[in-house]
Amino acid sequence: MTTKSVSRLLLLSSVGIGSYLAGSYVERRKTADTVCLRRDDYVNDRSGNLLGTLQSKPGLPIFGTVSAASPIPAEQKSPVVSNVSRIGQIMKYGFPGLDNVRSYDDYVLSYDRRTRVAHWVFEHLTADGVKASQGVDRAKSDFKPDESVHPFFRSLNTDYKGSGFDRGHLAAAGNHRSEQKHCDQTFFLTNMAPQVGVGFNRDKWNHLERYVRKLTKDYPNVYCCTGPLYLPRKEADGKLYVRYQVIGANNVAVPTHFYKVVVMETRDNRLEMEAYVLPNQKIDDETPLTMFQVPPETIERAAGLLFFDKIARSQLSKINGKKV
DNA sequence: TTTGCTGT
Repeated sequence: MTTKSVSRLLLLSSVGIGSYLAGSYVERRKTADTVCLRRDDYVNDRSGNLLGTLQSKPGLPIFGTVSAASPIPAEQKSPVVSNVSRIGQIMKYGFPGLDNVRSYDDYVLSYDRRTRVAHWVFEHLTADGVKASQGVDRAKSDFKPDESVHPFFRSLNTDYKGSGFDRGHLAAAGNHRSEQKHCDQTFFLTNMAPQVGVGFNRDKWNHLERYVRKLTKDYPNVYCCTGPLYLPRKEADGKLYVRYQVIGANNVAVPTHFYKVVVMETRDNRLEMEAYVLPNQKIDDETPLTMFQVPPETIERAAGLLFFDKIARSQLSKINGKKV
């Protein structure tokens, strides 16, 4: 292990993420071998081998509407079609997982009912999209419970109140300023996670969000997936445990870490990827963001998700700034 | 700049 990667592990607050780095990862991505939109009909492993089939379920909000096989009645065509095409654009490179998927006007989310925190949120960013329109203001938006979640599994403002943690956006409000409605929809509590405020949400994590927004100046299309991690840590008996605080009457989980996996399309149609893991704690302002870069596979193993799995690894010209 | 809390 290099000195650099050792120092990175220390920055990750001496957790067990090293165990995910161990072992040789030899799988390589291939482009999905199907061209149909009904991606849920087939279950492939990472080498493209068919593992089995799944039935299309009407309860899946995305696939029920995205499917080419489901014609949309003419009278409701315009709003539905524009929403469906936007979702198709946001999710262009695949779904990281399919648990409780919800689509909003400008981002898509998968909700974890057990932790009351999302598994992942997906955004598609462009220079025009992140530019603030006249009159759009986050001060006009309110944090609100997401009524589409069953009350057993819904987080409330009272869960966060007095907890000492911020209601930290996963899909950042600053990424959705083209319409007030888009900004408002980022304030659903399904899009929040308990984050350390000073030194994290309001500082280094915010810096990462601003950095990702700034990427749209150099890249015409930026795809961003964000979510929590609950990483194992070695305790006094020498064994590894996953330990995290819960807050409020609904036991909302406080993630130990947060990740971002970003794919950028270059003007000449190449693809680059960057992946970050930051501990949910006060981080020294002087620490450069590059210190938090990790191999994307590390996050996939820790989160139980596959990011951008429609992209063949051979299509990526850079990972974390390095040519591959 | 953007982040979101606390107290009135």
